[in-house]
Amino acid sequence: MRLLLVEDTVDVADAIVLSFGHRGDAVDHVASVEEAESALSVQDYDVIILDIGLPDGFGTDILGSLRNRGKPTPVLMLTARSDIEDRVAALDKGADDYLIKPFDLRELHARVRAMIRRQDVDRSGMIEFGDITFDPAGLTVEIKGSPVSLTRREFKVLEILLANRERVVPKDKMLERLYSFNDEDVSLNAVELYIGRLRKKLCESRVAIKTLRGLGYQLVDED
Amino acid sequence: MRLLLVEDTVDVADAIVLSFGHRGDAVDHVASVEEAESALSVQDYDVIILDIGLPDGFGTDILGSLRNRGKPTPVLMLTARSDIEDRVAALDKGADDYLIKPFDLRELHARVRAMIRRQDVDRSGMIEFGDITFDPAGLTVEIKGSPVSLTRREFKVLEILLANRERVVPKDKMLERLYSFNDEDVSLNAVELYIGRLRKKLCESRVAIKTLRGLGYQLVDED
DNA sequence: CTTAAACTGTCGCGAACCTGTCAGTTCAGC
DNA sequence: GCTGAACTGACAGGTTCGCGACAGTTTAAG
Repeated sequence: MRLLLVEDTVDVADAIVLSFGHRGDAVDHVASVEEAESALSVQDYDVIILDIGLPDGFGTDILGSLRNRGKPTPVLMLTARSDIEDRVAALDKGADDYLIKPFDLRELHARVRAMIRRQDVDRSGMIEFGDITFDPAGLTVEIKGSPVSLTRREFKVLEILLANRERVVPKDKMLERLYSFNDEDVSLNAVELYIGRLRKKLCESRVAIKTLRGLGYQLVDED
Repeated sequence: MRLLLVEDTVDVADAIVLSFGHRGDAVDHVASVEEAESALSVQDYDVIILDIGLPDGFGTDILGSLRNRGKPTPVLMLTARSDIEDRVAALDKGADDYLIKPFDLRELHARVRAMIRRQDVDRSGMIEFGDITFDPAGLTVEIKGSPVSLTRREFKVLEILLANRERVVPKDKMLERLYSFNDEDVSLNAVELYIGRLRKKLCESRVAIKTLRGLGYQLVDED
């Protein structure tokens, strides 16, 4: 598990880094809003632990910009005992949890675990068509609920067809999408090949790949 | 929203009942484990607020039997400041949150709101998959009930695979989660190595790690 | 503090598999 | 039946994996 710790108190931060490191988690530690923003711009985390009071701003600002960008990453805020207002505001702003300083490390761990658990699998982005279920994030495909194993190219071809379901995809468009411009020299025949291999694997399905001579391929649901 | 309050201290309970009632929520108030069980047997709740210390037992027992019956109802525990052990145990037993007495009512409301918002999947601390039992808190793994000793890295790899069970985890994603960029240059080969070592230790299990060339690894349960 | 044991990660080779070309065959439309 | 397009089996090259051997590091024990 990879987590980002935003905390400017050295000894607290060290203790947290050590304890998670000990468990085998990857901790990136930063001490300011600015550093946090730049870390977040290059890396996705599983959990973010955020101190509210930072030298160059408030942790809640980081939280705000994160949520504005639509990131659902679980966030745990660290806060002083006194400011209840802050804490309530943080929760309503999209924090998933908070902990009052000083806290026990075991408790921090338990809370982080609980957050991870809740987050679980994100099923967004799944495509269903006919009796096919396509999960681009999990790289899996099911026909009538039973899994089908596809290779990388087959998967890509199916993805393109699904993105244009019921519509005709010309062979050359297919090629363009399958291969980045650098490795050009691939013949159109390769597409035919993959269509063929995909058809074999989809034979159990209601969904079929129709050929339209001179035009391209089309994914259809034959009820 | 309908919530169950299990609390034997009269004035605390009254305050909670009043404040939620004021907001238009339906609060059922009971003061013992026994009453709580009977309330839960006839009624489903959106949220349960649970005091740990009750005249005829522990709130955690209610939580346990609830989770055993597979109910995912969000549970917030109320606890005394002193017993950290209890709190950690409660979280690991499947509580979603807790609050230390005495607390501010506004905070209670904020936490309940947060729980409702993130109502989700899978709350019990242990993860079970096929014949594998995985305890992230205790850092232990069992196959068909007998313990297997894993190293830290192996454990981490298994954790990642379990969090994405049935889905394909690309090797580079795996690396990202295993290491933070402080300790940079780890080759992808290391992942293969750990997969190999894990496979050896899982050979007794129904669960297997499938390789999908060019895509990644996938944890599957071969019935 | 020293020593041993276990854990981590690199290297490199052989094996397994994916990919895409070729060439021969089939097929649809005229 | 002709023609171009699409399909398919076989194959070569390249990539990806698995794994044994080995060295550096951490952890535990004496």
